[in-house]
Amino acid sequence: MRYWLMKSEPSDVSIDDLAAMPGQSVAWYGVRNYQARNFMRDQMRVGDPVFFYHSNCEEPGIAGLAAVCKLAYPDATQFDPAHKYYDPKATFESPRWFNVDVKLVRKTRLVSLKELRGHPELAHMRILQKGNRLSITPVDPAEWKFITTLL
DNA sequence: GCCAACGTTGGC
DNA sequence: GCCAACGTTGGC
Repeated sequence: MRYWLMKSEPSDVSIDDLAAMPGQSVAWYGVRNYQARNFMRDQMRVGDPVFFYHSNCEEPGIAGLAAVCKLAYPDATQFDPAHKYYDPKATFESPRWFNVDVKLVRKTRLVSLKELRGHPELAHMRILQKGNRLSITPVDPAEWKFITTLL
């Protein structure tokens, strides 16, 4: 089992939006970065725990706990010419983009980016490194454990 | 295969 | 809105 952190812009899907969805689950479509895709396609398994992270917003940070609830499958939006995530180079025979589904475990208090930066135990977290832009990152088990004690 | 130009991410 | 950092594209 691996631990993950997945970024979502609350203006797109917030933790409250997730809580309001049927089955409290969502397809993590729209990832158009190969490294993030590979994490979903090759490494994520049903049940893997996820930090649901709010990015590009007033107060970025971890907003809840979630879990992978469906193995990766082709991202439907890549085939839809009307969709902003359409990819003309993708075909049904050879899809380029994949996504898992993620379900809510529980909303937590917001552990802000600022707060995360304040803990030396988390100094090596990927999202805290300068220039990091990856929207899906693995979380070290020790870091996962430490953060859950903050919730 | 190099690399300049361009587009995107995301904190601030 | 700014802009640093980084990924992708495409001409050569």
